Amino acid sequence: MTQRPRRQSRILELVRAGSVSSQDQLRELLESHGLHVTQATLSRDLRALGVVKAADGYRLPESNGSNGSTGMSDGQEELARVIGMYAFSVREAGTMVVVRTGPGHAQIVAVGLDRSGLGDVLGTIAGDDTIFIATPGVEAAERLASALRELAEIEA
Amino acid sequence: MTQRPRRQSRILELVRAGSVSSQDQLRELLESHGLHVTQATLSRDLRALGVVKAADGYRLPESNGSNGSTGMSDGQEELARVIGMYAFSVREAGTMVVVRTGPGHAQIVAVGLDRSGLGDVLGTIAGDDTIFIATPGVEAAERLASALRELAEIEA
DNA sequence: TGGGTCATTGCATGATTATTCACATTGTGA
DNA sequence: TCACAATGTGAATAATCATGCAATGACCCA
Repeated sequence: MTQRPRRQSRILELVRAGSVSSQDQLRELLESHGLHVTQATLSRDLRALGVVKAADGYRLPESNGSNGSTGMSDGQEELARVIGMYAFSVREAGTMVVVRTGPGHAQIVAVGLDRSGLGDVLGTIAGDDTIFIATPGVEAAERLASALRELAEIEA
Repeated sequence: MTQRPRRQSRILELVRAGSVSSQDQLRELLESHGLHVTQATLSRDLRALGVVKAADGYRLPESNGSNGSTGMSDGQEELARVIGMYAFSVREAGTMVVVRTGPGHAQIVAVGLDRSGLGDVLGTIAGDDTIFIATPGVEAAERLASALRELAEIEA
């Protein structure tokens, strides 16, 4: 039986305690626990244990690495094409309508909105992934949001 | 305004997509998006964004690594952490909430907001040090601003 | 406009981590 | 028990990441 299970158990303790900022430091900590091992082995251990490296040191993962991606629906043509391609959420917010897109896509959708000639669109402000659309009133906002959802094939 | 907010947005997109296993690969990916930057700057960006390195590549943090449970969702714990560290002002503006951070920290706080699952958050626009949060209405804005102030331990 | 201060960024290099190669140890089946 | 396969480990080195320093840009003020 190798030292590995015992060593990895000790590694987990140290990582949980927030004590580990580098593999060489970990090696020294283990040394002081009577475990003599090289950095190469520790690199392997940390990988095997799924430990992640943050700016402030090593951490245990709390969950799997499925990075929550913003789902985007399929696209169509013109405004419908871009909004269908890049927008995933259309909500009323008072007299505004808020469209969410994937990062970096708000501008192109906003251009499509500006060119669409939709009467309820008074103006748009777009950042990276969010577009604020000004409408004349609350009812107009609801009307526009409903229309955009249909174009984008998004459910409310 | 420097390239940094835009670049960091794009970095977040790529990391979320699970596309990034090394900083040099990230540099190439950004190059193909027309963003020319060195590995040194990317190291700084990734640190600023709180991105962690796992065996299979870079990930957004799911939590702050503390194992204590406070009854908040993981996303809200993370939000509390980043907003507590980086935000210094939370104000309502009609149906919007405006969060001010230290320079360069808006993006990471916006990540926290997006991941928090707070229902009143319809969308966010983040620049370098300012975040605009869209909410469904004036009351929702007040409610959210109040909640964020509490998380950030900021007085009105 | 010019000067001062601070932030951002690239270059170069140091620090850290991952991997290859060689060897040792352990496990397994005949 | 023996032969071979599988696994573990260290040393050396390659790959990757972090940081000091200097240059430049942004911003502010007189």
